[in-house]
Amino acid sequence: MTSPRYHHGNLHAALLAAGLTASQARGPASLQLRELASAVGVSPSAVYRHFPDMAHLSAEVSRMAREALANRMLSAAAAVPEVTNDPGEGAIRRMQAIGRAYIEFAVSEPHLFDTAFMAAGAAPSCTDDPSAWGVLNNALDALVRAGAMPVSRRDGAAIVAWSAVHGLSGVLARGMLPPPHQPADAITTTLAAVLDALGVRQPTA
Amino acid sequence: MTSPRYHHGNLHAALLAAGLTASQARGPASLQLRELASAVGVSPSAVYRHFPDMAHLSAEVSRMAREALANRMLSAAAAVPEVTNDPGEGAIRRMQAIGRAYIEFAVSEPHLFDTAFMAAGAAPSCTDDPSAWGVLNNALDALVRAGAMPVSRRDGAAIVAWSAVHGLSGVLARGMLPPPHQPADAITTTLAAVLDALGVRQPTA
DNA sequence: CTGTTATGTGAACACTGTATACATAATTGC
DNA sequence: GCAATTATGTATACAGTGTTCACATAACAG
Repeated sequence: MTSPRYHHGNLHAALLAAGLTASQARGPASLQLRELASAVGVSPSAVYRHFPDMAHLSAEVSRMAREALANRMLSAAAAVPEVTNDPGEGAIRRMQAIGRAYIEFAVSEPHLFDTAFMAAGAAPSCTDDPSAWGVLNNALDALVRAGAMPVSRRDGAAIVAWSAVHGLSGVLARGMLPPPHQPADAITTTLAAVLDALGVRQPTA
Repeated sequence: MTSPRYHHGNLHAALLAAGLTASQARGPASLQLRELASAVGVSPSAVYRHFPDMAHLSAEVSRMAREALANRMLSAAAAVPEVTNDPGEGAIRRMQAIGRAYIEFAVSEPHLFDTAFMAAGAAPSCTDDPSAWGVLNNALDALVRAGAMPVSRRDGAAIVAWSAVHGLSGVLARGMLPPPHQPADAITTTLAAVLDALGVRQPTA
């Protein structure tokens, strides 16, 4: 039993956790200082012992959402079995897996996706770690290393892949896909188009 | 001279104009009812004679931003001269022009771009007119009609093109492009990749 | 055990969007 | 042309927000 002590213990983490939950449930714009404080059982002003203001708190929540996204991509890539006779095929499948994981994260958790890339998220730069951007670049390097992608295309590859996958994610997350189309089809079509644009010869399976 | 009359004349339009200006300057999240009211020289409650609440007002502003974007695309397409001997080349150049216009709108007016596609924008569906989505689909139809793009690829074409262009726009608008890369290069690379994914044979020029 | 520091509370402040009652102007019917 | 009605504005009040400041409580160091 946690007796109602005067000091919370680790308010910082508790506030972030509550913030992430709320943001996941009702969107990043719904974050409210007083609500988080009372959810954690603390007075509003206590928050200021751990965050300079609300903007910093929600920026931290945003960062956590980006971290969650990156972790989904990592575990999706890790789930792809090694292909012994063809190192290229493994790299290709892993590339597809992280792309699919990215999009499916956006579809299954649209509010978290918004949270990750919201404008108010301080500096949602591509380059902070651990980030989806880093995971993508590693996958691209692996593609080149395995000989599945020409080195000549490596330069702009990350941007092309990111743009397409991130763009589709936003479309699907916000339900902007026009009626006749199916999300699943759009995903496979886009992933195929990306690999095609990168000069990757795709497995027929 | 406009004497300070009791009745404004057309508060509705004035509020929207002020809202668009503010949103363009400082982002959609900065829209404030009281500020808009005083900017137009009217009391806060007067706003409610023309909009049910603030959400509807900013949704209208968001719609105006989408309209501005669509207009940029249209005029960019209109600026492409007709190629008499090759109807396909004209269609291709127009397609490139609207894609470039879309991205350059996002880069030159990042706050307006945010305004256009913000989550709180009521229903920023792709299908409302006049919209960038409609302009894109018309350009794609023209490509097929001119024989520059195989009909077989028409189905998912809009989504692929939209995802890539919209995604890159968001990246550039938020300054998420990693340092070594140049925006101009990213734009041409992405546009080329899109046309390639659509099965369009591009002019070498 | 005492002084210091970290971490909480409570009451206030300025600010927001919104509702209600009232004032003024434009419009309509005779 | 005048009276009633409708449209459009103002003034004031209210609940809610993030934030601040003085103070309370607990943990910790010497």
